[in-house]
Amino acid sequence: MARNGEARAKILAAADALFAARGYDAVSMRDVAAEAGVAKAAVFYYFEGKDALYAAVLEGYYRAHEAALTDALAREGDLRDRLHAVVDAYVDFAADNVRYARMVQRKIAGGGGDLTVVRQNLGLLLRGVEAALGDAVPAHGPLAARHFFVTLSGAVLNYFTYAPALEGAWDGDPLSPEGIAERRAHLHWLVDTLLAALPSSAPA
Amino acid sequence: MARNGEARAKILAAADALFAARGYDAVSMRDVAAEAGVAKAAVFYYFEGKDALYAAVLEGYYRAHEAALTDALAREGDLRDRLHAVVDAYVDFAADNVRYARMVQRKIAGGGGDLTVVRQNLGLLLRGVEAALGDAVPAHGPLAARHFFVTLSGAVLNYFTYAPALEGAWDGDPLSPEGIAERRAHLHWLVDTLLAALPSSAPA
DNA sequence: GATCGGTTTGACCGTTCGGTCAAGTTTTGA
DNA sequence: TCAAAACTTGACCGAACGGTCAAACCGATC
Repeated sequence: MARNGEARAKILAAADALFAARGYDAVSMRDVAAEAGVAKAAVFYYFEGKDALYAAVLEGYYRAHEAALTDALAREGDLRDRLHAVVDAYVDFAADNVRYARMVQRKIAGGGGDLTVVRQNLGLLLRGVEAALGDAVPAHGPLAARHFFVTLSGAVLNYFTYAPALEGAWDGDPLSPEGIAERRAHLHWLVDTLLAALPSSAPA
Repeated sequence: MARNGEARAKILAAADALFAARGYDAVSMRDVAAEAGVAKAAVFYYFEGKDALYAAVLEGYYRAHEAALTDALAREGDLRDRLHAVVDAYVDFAADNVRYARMVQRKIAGGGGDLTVVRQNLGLLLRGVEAALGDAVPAHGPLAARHFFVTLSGAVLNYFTYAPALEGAWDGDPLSPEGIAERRAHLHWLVDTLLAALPSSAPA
């Protein structure tokens, strides 16, 4: 091998697939090495240990996610346009990286481990939504931006994490292009409905 | 010991606390035994194995959850009242059993393991919401009951699972009585807003 | 063709895991 | 009172884990 970072890339891809499919504990370094077609010691040559390997996989997702979101947040336009762009970026990213939603939810619900990296990513999103909503929304109370943030991000992410558990209840695969398109339409309707109901836009 | 199911109950309580705090893999049968103040072999005397122990813990939560929900679903009243009752029951249950939200999310996002028990519980909820919404909502498309179900249950559950990751972003503890009350108000506002926007109730 | 640094490997280590088992203790019921 | 049933235990097992290491490999450079 030795050419370029070929071995490293193969290890990272294998770890990505395995961690996303089975979770952290159910994947052994032997599994990763076998999936990558490499000796187990090679995995330790490129990564300090199992934690570092998992962090590297997650880090890649976070960078891609951040890029997708900052693009959407930087958009010009009115509130509705910007929120739609954020939701679209979120859905696109989750759809292109179905593993990501699962890994994030697992990290949050997992209990152990430091949540600082998750906290940073959530913080970025929250501040984005807060900035986008601006003074269309009260600073405190049940209609504060924070609550819309939790509600919206839950509405996006949960669809993807719940998908495998919703099998029988859906007609067709929830993760098919048609299913995702329908979900996207639901989310757009949701954003429009919530915006229309906000006190400050009531007179319009 | 030997009196009643005392040992069994202590093991179950210990497993509950440990699984909820650390997750499945990070808890060993030795940990459970130590926490319960019992020999490791005793754990295997009462439960077939680690999977069975985890299933027993989850089962208890599911039964309690089911009871809370069927009560709410059986309520008389108009659509709004019934949906508020369901949301309240969901929030109450999640607040009283903070561990539960984490365990369910972990089970769903965990990848491995059979999701049949989760699927059954989700199915119960989904059918409840579908029945409650009745023909206030189209049978297919982005406004179908399924989507509201995912959106609403995500809005409820995610608040509790995200709580530890939202620390800095919230003022005060999101899981304090005040925080939960504020979230409940948000959810009620959400239900009312969505209902008001539904096509069939537009004329009203 | 010798050598040198980055790469790859198989063999190995100590630890911890889920699970078993035979022996001991306590409770029960006739 | 005593034997059977229910319970509890410490010692033990094989397997799998994360991680280490010295040796071998391999493509450059001189």
